[in-house]
Amino acid sequence: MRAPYGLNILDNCLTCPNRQDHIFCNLSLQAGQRLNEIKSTAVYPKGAMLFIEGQQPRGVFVLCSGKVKLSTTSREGKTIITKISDPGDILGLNAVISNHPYEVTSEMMEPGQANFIPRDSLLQLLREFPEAALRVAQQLSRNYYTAYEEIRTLGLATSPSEKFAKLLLSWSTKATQNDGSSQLRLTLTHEEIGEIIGTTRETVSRLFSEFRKKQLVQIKGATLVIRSRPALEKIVQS
Amino acid sequence: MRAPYGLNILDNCLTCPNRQDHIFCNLSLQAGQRLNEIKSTAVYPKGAMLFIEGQQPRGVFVLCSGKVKLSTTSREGKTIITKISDPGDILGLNAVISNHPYEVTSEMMEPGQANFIPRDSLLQLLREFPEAALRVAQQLSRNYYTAYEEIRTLGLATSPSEKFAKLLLSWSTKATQNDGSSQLRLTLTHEEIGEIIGTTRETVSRLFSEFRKKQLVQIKGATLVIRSRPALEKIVQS
DNA sequence: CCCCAAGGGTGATCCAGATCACACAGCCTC
DNA sequence: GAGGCTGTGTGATCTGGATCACCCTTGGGG
Repeated sequence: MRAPYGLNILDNCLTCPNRQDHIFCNLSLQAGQRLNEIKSTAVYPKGAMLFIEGQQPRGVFVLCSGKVKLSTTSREGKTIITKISDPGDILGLNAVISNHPYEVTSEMMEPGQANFIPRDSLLQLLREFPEAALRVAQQLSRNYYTAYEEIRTLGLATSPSEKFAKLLLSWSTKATQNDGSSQLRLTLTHEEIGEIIGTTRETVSRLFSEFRKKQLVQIKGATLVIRSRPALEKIVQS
Repeated sequence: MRAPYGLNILDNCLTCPNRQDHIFCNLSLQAGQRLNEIKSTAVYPKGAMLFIEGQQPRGVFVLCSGKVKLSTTSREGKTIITKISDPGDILGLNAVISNHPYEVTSEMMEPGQANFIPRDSLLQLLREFPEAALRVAQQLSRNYYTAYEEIRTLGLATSPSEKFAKLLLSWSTKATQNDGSSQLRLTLTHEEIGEIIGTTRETVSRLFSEFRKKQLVQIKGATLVIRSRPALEKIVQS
């Protein structure tokens, strides 16, 4: 099946190749079947907003492919990115469960597919299948943990360089090579990195220079090589 | 029933006067009875640690009376207080559900009672009673919301005065009088307030002076009067 | 009664980053 | 190829709080 933006659509959760890896996709046969019925799938272009901070929750989106940027913005226009979501994540879950407005805005960073599940159908599913409710609780508590990581980073790490080092480390753990160094594609702008660690574009730029000079990282085009985890760890706890 | 520290012990959840108000205490008769069997109650002195950041989760504590300070500390010894918990809150829930170590330290700020529920018993209860699982999900998502508030405060509000104003506003909403002003008992030290908003003792001291001078607040002994919410709101979004 | 610890007030200094200001590179469209 | 737009690099300046230093009050215990 061919879709817009050159993506393959994954139409059936039960036969989805990623099923095993994703906490909520990997339900029992019964529940999975039910999930399949109540979801509706769609493909979104880069820049699409799945939902916007402050909206009343219509339902959740299970991300099948692509990356999503979750952010929150103050009235004065200052923005922080709280998370970059990967496939398998359930977006908007907290808002739906607690029936508060969405607390973040979610924007596609690249073309991707997501399954929408309306609020009522989801709640019905949860009442029917305790296993699903437990999964949801697990996902919520996982979300909570990342939120806490964020709090620790924002509240405890004082200097931008500390936070920056921390961020690089978290990236590097996701993609470490056998020789200890790690290599990854840099898809965020300096501005966006600034919004993650709570500093300005210029400071991020200067941090990159500084870290390059210190041989901590290396940049060729859009590829970032992290050369020395230990040195970064020393910066974090300094 | 008389207990240490001059507290009345609430021994039976089903007859507890606070039952209605507390999300997890107010279960159906069956589930409540079961809850009553698996819990063990205890009274703690001021300063007691219910659990400490990094410990493997043994179970949850349902706070019956007293106030609890939740905090996290960096290796260098910098501390932030992430929440002051009131009766009815379930402490350690996320750790228990996700089986990660406790992400915060919880310390009694005054003598109080808490019910302990061992991890296994709780999980068993959740499997047996879907309603309980849903309550837990709700509580988790509520926790998540307050965590997000914290993130917004730490990440978006740049200046200490903004954060301070925000904190005062949140206190004031909890205790607003009919005439618009609000009055509350100040139980935190300047140091602790600093740990909430991420600044130093001295700065908090100066902020109090400044706000007193501007007629925003008034202090007599341990009583804090918030005189003008609108003015505070203006500081927050300035 | 004195002492000491904990909490609070306030001045002086200093510096890391925010802010402002350019300059430049890549890439699109017309 | 000119213009415009987005993202980046890097100097110069300015400033809000952290930090240090000291003194004051309060209250409890020996």
